[in-house]
This record gives sequence, structure tokens and C-alpha cells, in this order.
Amino acid sequence: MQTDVVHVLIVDDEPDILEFMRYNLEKEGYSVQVASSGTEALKRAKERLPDLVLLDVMMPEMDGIEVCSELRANARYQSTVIAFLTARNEDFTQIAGFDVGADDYITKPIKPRLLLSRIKALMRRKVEKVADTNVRYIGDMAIDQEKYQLHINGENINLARKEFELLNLLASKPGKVFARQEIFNKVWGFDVVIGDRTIDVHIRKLREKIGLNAIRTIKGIGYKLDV
Amino acid sequence: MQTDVVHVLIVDDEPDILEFMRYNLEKEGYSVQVASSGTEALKRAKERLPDLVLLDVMMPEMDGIEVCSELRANARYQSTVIAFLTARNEDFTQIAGFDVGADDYITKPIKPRLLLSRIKALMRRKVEKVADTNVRYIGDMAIDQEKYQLHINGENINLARKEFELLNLLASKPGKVFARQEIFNKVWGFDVVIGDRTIDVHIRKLREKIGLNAIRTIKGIGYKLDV
DNA sequence: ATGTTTTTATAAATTAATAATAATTGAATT
DNA sequence: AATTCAATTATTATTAATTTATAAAAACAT
Repeated sequence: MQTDVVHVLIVDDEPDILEFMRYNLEKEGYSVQVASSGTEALKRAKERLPDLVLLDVMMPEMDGIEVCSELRANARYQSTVIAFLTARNEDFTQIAGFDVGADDYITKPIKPRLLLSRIKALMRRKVEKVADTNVRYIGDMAIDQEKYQLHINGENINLARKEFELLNLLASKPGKVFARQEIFNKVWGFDVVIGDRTIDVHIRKLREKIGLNAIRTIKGIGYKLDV
Repeated sequence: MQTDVVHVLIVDDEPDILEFMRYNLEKEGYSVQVASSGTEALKRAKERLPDLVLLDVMMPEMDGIEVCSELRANARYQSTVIAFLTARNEDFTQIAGFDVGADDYITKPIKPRLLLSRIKALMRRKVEKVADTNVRYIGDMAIDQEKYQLHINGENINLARKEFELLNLLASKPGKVFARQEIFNKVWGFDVVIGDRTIDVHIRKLREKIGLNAIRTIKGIGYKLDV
């Protein structure tokens, strides 16, 4: 959460439910966005990063499960809490829901007080989760400095140590051009003597793993991470 | 309990009872999952860790006793409360039930008010139980920091002290990569001087005891517990 | 005396650096 | 504009260096 306001995105194809929930949440001080279809949900989520997504399972066109896995595939929404809304009896969907990375699930009909306490619990959990990780999000990359992992679109990519350090340096200020000299100093250290092509080779390996366009060459100066 | 919401799993082969209980529990704010057979119960429990399992004894195929011992064999459900549902007269099962690790047992026909107060009592007990033990659950491992014991799938595994401390450190943040230096400092202490291969050897012994894939090597950095 | 911990030596695996060649870029010149 | 050319970067294969795994034995402790 960037600010104190919790952003909730509610997705349901029934306008009544949307309004009902919006009313109840806004009354409690939540910032609410609504979407009445899966595609709209993805658009809204892109516009503004939600802290919590309340997601109806049954929707025409693109159902909740799909929306959830789309979101989960993108590193940007890794720390977003996703809860499904589901009618009491469709419990076969429960399996699919958790498979796909849902955090909780709330059965309709929804009772306001229950919903609110549930949301509070979820947000507490989120704060804990976020507080003790150390992750950089750049575009659709997530660089976990603690787990030494790179995560792109739901895929885990392994980097060797120097590769990781190099990427992490570039990611420390996306868009900034890092001069070769600076890269030498910060990744290798002042005293280490390595040849002139060494950085190029590491850059090449990174590009191999994370895509050609992520790192841009600034000729005569160095490299930068494209924002 | 990760959140404030208590997760209850109800297992019974009679749909009426299932619905009746679900209704009564959800009304009180419990999060309810249902299963109509033993195998389904295990599946549901895997999906989401229940705080409480209400388990019918008499079921076709796999009966409640079996389900209970399956659950109890797995460290993950060690702190889950299991209560049997049983018709008044089949009291021979009582013995088997407690043998197999049940915490309580509730006779049918079930009266809602009684059921709810019983559940509250059980949850209180659970909180106490969890509060005064110091056990870490990771995957299907249970690391008892008090008894210096490791428990995997119903089996007790003996670890030497250094092995235990090493595993316990890794388990303090599953997924995090612990640098060798950090391991040295935290398991051996700043001043102790030991050779470079010592950690490797302990890691090897741990892998021997808890399986090869539990601990992952991150070359150039250290080790982590796979999540 | 038995289990635990550390060391040693060697093998295996992974990562990093280099060197040689190719490709690209951007300015200078036509 | 098009061409040339020198400087810079990309690429690939190869070699070197580093790091970890393993087994066995020695040292330590209970």
C-alpha cells in the first residue's frame, strides 16, 4: 500500500451487488473501483494498483478464475490480495480458486459486517506479508533480493550471482544510465581487474534470460534498464 | 489461524446435515468448507488449512477414523482441532476416535446452540495449545523448537544439534536465501572459526535425513529452504 | 564407547573471464 | 543523402576460476 487508503477493486456482473458493496466499503473509508466484467477488471487494475480484489467467480466472457490467474501472472499484482465471491453451492470452484492463487473467498449472499471484518483480516495479513519481503517491481519484473529470484509474468528465472547483482544494480534506478566504470565499481569492486568485454558478456546473458529490450545500450557510456 | 476467521471443514455424507451445519456456522461468521466423503475431506484440508474439522464417523469408502489418522500423520494438521460427529449409540467408536488423535466429539442429533458453544470452547483450547508450543510448520515438516524434534509425515526424525539449528535457521524464513556468512554467524557465532566445508557437510546430512529437495543450493550465495 | 562435529582431500558442477571475430553505431566526408 | 571509417559493443567458443558435493577419517564430546 503506497498510502493509507486501501484500494479495493470489486468485480461482478450484477450492478446491484456492485453498488451494494461499493456503498458499504466507501462508508468505511475504502477507496473503491468497480468493474462489471473480467476484461474491465484487468483494465481497472492496470489504471490503479488495487490492494484487494473482490472477484465474482461466475461471469460471462472471462470468469473470475481467469482474471485471477492473469493478475497472478504479473509481478505487479504479486502482493495484491485476491478474494473470490461465490454462491454457496458452487463449491467445486473452490479447488480451482486456490490453485490459481486466491487468498480467500467469501460466500454470497454477503453480509456487510462479515465482509468488513473479513477484509480487515485480509489486509492485516497483507501488511505482514509485504513488510518482511524485499522485492523490486520494475515493469513486469519482480526482483526478490532476499530469495535471489527473478519473477517475470508468473515465471521464475534463475540468475547467476553476477547476473543478479548486475540486474539489481540497474534496477536500483530504472532509467538511469550506469556508466561502465560505475558498474565495475559497484558489482566487482574497486580493486578487481577484469577485461573490457566482461560486462558485455554479462549483459548479453541477462538479455538472453529477461528479453532483449529490457536493457538498453547507451553507446560510449553504459547501460540502463528501460522503464 | 492466519487470519481472524476460523476455518471449519465439515465432513458428512448426508447433504442435509452438511447444509444445516454450514448455515449455522456461517451465520456466526465462520468460514466453512464442506466435504461429503473422506477423500474429499483430505482434498479440502489440503486446499486450505482448517482450524477445525467436524468429522462424521460413519461414511462409505473411507470412514472418519481413517481421515483423522491421515490428518494426524501429517505435521501440517498437528494443530488442527478434530471433532467427531457420531450418533448417540455407536459409542464403541469413541475409543477408536481418541486413539487416533481426536480432540472432541459431538453426538447427533446436533443442536445448533450446543454445537456453537462447543466449537467456541474447542477454539479456545486450540489457541492455548498453539500458544505454549513453539513449532514451525513448513510443507509437511514440523520443527519443534522446544523438544528439538523434527516431525515429517507422522515420523520422528532425530537431528543432531547443529543440524537442527541449521534447519531451524533456514526454516525461520522459508524461501529466503541465507548467505554462508549469515549461517556462520547465526549458527556458530561470530568468534568461532571453522573450516569452509563444514556447512556443506551439515547440509548434506540434513538432506540425507529430510530429503534431497528440501534444501536448495544457490551457488555463490548460500542455501534456502524450498517453499 | 557411541554419536556428533570438524577437517581433509578429491571430484563434480557451475560460474566467470578472456580472446578472437563480427556487427553496429555515429560522426566525418563525399 | 549516401558512403566511409574508426570506435564501440555484441557474440561465441574456449579456458580458467570458483564454488559446492561427497566420502572418509580425525577430533571432540557425552
